[in-house]
Amino acid sequence: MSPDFPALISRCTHPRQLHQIQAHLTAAGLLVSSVFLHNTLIRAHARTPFPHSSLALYAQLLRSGLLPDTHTFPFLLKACSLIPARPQGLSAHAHALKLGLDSHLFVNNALIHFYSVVGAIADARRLLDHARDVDVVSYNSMISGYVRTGDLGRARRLFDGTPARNVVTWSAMISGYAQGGCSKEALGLFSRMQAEGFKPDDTTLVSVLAACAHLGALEQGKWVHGYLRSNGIKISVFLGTSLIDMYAKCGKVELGLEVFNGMQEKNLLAWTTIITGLAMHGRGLKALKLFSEMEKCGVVPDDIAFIGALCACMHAGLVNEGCKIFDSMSRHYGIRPKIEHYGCMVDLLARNGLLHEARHFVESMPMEPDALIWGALMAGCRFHRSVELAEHVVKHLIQLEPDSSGVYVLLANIYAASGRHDDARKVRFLMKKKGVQKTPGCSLIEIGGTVHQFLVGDTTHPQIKDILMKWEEIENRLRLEGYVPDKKEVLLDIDEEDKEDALARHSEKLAIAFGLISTVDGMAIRVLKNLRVCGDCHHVIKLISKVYDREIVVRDRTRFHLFKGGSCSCKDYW
DNA sequence: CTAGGGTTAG
Repeated sequence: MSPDFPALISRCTHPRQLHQIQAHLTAAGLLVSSVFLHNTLIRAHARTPFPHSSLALYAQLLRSGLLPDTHTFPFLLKACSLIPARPQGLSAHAHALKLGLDSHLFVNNALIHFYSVVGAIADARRLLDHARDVDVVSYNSMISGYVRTGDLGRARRLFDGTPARNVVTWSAMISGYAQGGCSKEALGLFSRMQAEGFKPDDTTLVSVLAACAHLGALEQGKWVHGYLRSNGIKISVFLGTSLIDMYAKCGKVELGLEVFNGMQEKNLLAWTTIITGLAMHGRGLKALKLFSEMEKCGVVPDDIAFIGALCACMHAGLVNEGCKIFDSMSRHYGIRPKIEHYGCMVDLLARNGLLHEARHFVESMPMEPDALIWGALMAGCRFHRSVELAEHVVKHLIQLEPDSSGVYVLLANIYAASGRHDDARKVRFLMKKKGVQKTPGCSLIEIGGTVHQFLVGDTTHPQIKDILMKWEEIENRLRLEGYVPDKKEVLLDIDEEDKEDALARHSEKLAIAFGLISTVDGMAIRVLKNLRVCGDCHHVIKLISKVYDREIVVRDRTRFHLFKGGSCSCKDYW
């Protein structure tokens, strides 16, 4: 009795085992005459991390004088898409055409997928439009092709025109929005999907969680977690990682830790996500503890995991630990630090007041420092009010990024903060002359499952009158506590008399005022901001947390601030 | 058989 080779092959996930079976089949003379066995092997190899063997088997099939059939091409093209191998895919197409197999539904679908992966999106579209036969898979391949190229408009138009959508269609479009940063659209589409009676699966929910993480939409994220539980969906490494990231980015890193501890299988990505999450919350020591636990478990960190560990040191001011980790990267793991790692170190040193060391670090780097490196040094200058070094850094920055607003804003702020108003005015003039635009501050707040957005100085919110009235009340109560607005960090492109007003309309203040009128006493307020929190806002929020007895969580561009009883979890270090 | 998924300093 010979074993059931096709079944054996299908169960195989390791390329080595596959090659063993293949050698056995060849020796027994079974492979040379069977298209079916070739197809089975091509499919199996296309599922391994080394799909190149599929191409070799296809070549062997042709050499044996066998004719590929409608089962051969989908697997082969899948391998070509994965590698990706453009010339081999094109020649496969030509061959299928010659054999008259290209109009077969599955072959054509695989071709659509292949062309969209190798960037020939117009060719893929032609195959869809001129197909003899299409099904929902054809549309799905094409939609994800548009998503891959970032063309969400075309993806959406095709999505709207897809006659019989299935869960994959919805997931593809939702993940497109989530990846493209259109998280509100992703969540909107997700609720429409359910309204139309489709049940999301784990893949859909991974994208939904990513959108929640991006928006800081904790209520919806929690809903997804509950959905997983009540529907008995197994928390895979993918889902677990998404949940951890969602909780961390929504200010609940503790819940993320619970998910992490409950995961049976933990891969590098899961570890990296929880370590980075803890780092964002300033929980540097816990993050480093997990990092060494990970090493003990035999999980080998990669360059990104090291970014997480270095971030942990950065956000918690752990200079010595950071230096040790940076050192162990190349010493113990043979990972050559990239410019990103140097950036972390510069930030770590500079922000802790070691400006000379940071500068020395930059000057002795093995690669040319980029704008991000100089930017990290610049942030340190701002923090420690070192005008001289800042001026030196700015020269490099302006050379590298003449159109970026960040440089000018930082410089103007440093001048203003150290009382050099003439210099600050010069920078303002330079900015106007060059037409540099400042990124507007933007804050998000989720109330009752709806995400509200505020821009700096925004008056478009339907309840803006109530919000401004509330802000006036807040300011009066804070003044009784001795609060004086700190105008130092207000950019000087605003007319003098408007300064205080502009400060009062920083987006996070509008969002918090709205939060106070839209939630009950004692409920935590959570806000998400696109830029760094300014010094005045940080001070004000600390006072609000005390005067109104509220916990306020602000997610900044880089980290979290948990305000409680008049102080912040970042210990004023950010 | 063919289509959809998670981490990254400033």
